Amino acid sequence: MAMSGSSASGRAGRPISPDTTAAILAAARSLVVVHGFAAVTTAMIAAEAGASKQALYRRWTTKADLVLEAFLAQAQAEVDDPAAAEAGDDRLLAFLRRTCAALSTSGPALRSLMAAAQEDDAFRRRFHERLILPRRAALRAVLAEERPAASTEALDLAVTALFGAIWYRLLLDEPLDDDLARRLTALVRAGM
Amino acid sequence: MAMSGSSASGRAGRPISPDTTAAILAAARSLVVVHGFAAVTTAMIAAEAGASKQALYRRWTTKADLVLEAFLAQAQAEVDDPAAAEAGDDRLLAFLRRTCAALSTSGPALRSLMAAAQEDDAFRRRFHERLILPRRAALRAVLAEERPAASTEALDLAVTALFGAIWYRLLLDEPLDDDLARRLTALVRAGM
DNA sequence: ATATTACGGAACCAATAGTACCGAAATAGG
DNA sequence: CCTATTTCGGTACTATTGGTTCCGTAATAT
Repeated sequence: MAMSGSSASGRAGRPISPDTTAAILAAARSLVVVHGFAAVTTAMIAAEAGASKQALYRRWTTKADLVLEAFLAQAQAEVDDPAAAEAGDDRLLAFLRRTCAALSTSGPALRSLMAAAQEDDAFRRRFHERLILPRRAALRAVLAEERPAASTEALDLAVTALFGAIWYRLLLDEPLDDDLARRLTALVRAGM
Repeated sequence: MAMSGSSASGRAGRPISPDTTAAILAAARSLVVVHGFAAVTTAMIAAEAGASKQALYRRWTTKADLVLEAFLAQAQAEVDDPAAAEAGDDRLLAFLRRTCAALSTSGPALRSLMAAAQEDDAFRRRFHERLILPRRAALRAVLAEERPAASTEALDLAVTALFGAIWYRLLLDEPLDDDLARRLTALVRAGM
């Protein structure tokens, strides 16, 4: 492949190829989208990427870790406020709608990652830090905008209820549609 | 063991021993509480119960299925309105408190079952039907009592937000304490 | 040049859910 | 009783797959 790089890492020896890294991530993403996390083996990912399994495990400690990274950038770009929305919009409703929409494609993968997090403490910490927390921060910012007086604790509880409901439905195979986003918005604003 | 039974099943041949069934369930429960779902193998359960693996698979299709049944009765008895609570109590708050309290012991097992449900459609359906739905019905009944005018749809959404928040925190290893129950109660009643 | 590291490829290991088969024991129906 | 049927505990087995190790080779830093 191309050499792409000009000797700038502190280490000696042949440097890690960014092309190989990208190929592995792309292979993981497409395979998992099609077959689901459990049905995709590390051997399949390596083959699809034209790489060796060793190339995978040199970069990530675990299959779950690799798939997490493969879906991170995508999820972030799709949900976190593209174009910052024009003023006057319902920012909260728009955020929840984008979240539900994004989960229609990456949802199955995220479900599997949440499942993997249940049996692996180290992975759960990374999952929490790299996927859960950034999403929470983004939603909290949206909420803070419309409730500037609310305490951090109150905002966090609302974030928990909103993402909690969405994850609950995702994990139980129930639809995540615009209507859910709308009703959750109303619930958290006005109560039952 | 005792023979316990007096020839009342339609089938010919030696009948399934309820004693063996009970021993397997008890073994599964105690082993999973101590070591966690993933660390307990079917061979360990069989050995602890003084049974064979075949005895397990004659009764349940899957390890997850067996563990689900092992925790069902317990979870139900602990949460669903023991003694129906005296009038004047805050029924909703009490229900959520019992839920959180029960999860301090059976929570780890339920997390693993939720994880297993993500990769096995047939098991997810049983999990949904036997654990999730009964809990939802119980909570909805409590809510309906204090909001007799509310639509079924509105009640269901509140149930989703409440259980969603609790599952979300359970799966992410965050504490489920009385304070959470109190704040969730307030949120769903009064809004953010 | 030389040491170092990544590369693809292939063989390998360990763990374990679930199955198959055994001879023995328990039951139903005749 | 007798016989077909089924469960019993026990043991061996299969199949799958994360993750590791080792190979000879290629790319890079000094």
